[in-house]
Amino acid sequence: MSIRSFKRFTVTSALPYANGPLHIGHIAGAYLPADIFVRYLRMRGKDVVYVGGSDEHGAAITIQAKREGTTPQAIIDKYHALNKETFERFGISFDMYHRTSEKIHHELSQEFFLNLYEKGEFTEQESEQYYDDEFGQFLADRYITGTCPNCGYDSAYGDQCEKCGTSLNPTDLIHPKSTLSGKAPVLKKTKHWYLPLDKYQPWLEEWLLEGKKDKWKSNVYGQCSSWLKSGLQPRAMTRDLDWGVDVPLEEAAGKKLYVWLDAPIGYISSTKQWALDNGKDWEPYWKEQEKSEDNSCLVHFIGKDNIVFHCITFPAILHAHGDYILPEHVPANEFLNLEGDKLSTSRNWAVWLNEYLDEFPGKEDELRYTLASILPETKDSEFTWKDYQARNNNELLAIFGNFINRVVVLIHKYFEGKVPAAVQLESVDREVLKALAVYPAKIGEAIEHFRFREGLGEFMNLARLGNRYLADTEPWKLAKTDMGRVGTILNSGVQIAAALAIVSEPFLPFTAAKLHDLLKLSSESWEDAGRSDLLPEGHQLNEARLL
RNA sequence: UGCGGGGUGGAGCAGUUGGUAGCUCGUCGGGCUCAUAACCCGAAGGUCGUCAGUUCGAGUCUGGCCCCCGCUACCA
Repeated sequence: MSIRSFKRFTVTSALPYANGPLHIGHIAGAYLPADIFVRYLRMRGKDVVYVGGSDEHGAAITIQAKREGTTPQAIIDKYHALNKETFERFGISFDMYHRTSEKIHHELSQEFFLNLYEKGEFTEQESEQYYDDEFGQFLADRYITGTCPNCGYDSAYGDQCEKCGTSLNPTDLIHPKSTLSGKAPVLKKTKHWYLPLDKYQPWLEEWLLEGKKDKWKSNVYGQCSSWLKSGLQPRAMTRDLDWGVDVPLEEAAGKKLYVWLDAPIGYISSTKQWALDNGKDWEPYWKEQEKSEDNSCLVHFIGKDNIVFHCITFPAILHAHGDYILPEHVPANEFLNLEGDKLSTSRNWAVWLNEYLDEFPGKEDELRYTLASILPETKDSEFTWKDYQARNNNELLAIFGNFINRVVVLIHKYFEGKVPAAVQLESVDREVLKALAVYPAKIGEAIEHFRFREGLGEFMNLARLGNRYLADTEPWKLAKTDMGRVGTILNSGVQIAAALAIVSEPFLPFTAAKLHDLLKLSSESWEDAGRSDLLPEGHQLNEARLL
């Protein structure tokens, strides 16, 4: 099924934790590709809503608050505001950037939980888990260290010993210790509600293994089939935490919903908020319609670490609920490394987006271009400053920017900035216009298949086509003898520039706006790109200036 | 330990259903001078992680091994 057959799109980007700033890895993983995709869809006239927001729940937030000596609320307020603003400054065009601490989200999450609870979907299970008295909370496996019973290594984690590789349970550890307080944890009984993923296994095998076989990227499909092959286990949907969405049951007082239950629901609550603010109806974007061809196309942009939640857990929840559509595509990316080393928040090894925007004002598209050309679509990729510089100087400026400048300068020089007439087309002209006409479709095709690097490459090839055309025809030589011919060539040349103004928008929105202004081009419709009469004879251009 | 993704000229990447490797950048040489020391043309440079196998023929299928990244963790 082609993207084109859908008339409505619901596009999401992973909700970043509101416990720190955004770095280029986040952007390359889940935000830039999504932004390119939705900008393209909008230009194609599609009905699309692009939602995201801050994930403000989970132990990450409370621990960060304790570290900074402040409250969870202060942490999420600080980073939500910072990240929301950073996305805006970078041109990530969310229709709604919401937050999971809002009431509308708590209510919807509880509604989901109760819906499944009342259907009897959950299984209940009581168990003993380690509890840190000083911090007053139960401890996730990774928060407990101790001596490995297998090899005697004294810093083994509660789930695995990194020295000998043995899988462990926290209770296997000799001399267990909480990583929070450093003290010995105590065992305490607790009850939780489990989503029986094993029960949905047959359905998942049909929907995913059979239904998505040749549609999803191999990294995504492979990961999912691996999970399904090894057999799914029930997964607890509640946690013993003091920060999050309350479990809406009396007997669960003090317990919260598991963050991976409420976080994806954040996409839906974000859409609800957007609809409220804009006088729209949110349901067609999420719910099954009477006719399946009226369903929205749901696309989740994420990084590879989130594959299992978006492809298995969340679809299982949506399926169990019954009223909702399922993800059509989950184009997960791999990871981006920096200068040969993996990004690390704790080691402060990253390019922080807000700092980049502060230090390089007006250079949003330079970073967008570089990241778009190295998106980790099939495997981990590498960002280096040397590469950033080379791509900007040798590709973006030299090939694209320079071509635009050449055309505009020549038209001002010979025709006072007015688009000259195409007097008589010769075969070179016809060939170049023919080639021009197919580029928008090629670029669009790549974007629709989530091959953003390829789309960007084709965009640059269009600029190359323009440069080659000028080099072949040499209008600056003909200016001495045949001004009619010069006019014809520059007319074709400026049509290429106009097409570039349109097709650059998903990748380089800031540059595209400047280019529209330079050419006094009003159209932002993808269908107009590639026309050979987009800028008519006599159309006045603005003064040449560098993009 | 198991599983998933990846390992292609200096760098970054493509390589459909198997038939002797393509692209961008960089390098070298040439052309042009309208243009942001930019543009255009051409050349050199890989035998496709590794070992073995299937086949008339494998980067492309099978098996073993090595390396990198990841796997219901507070990281896209």
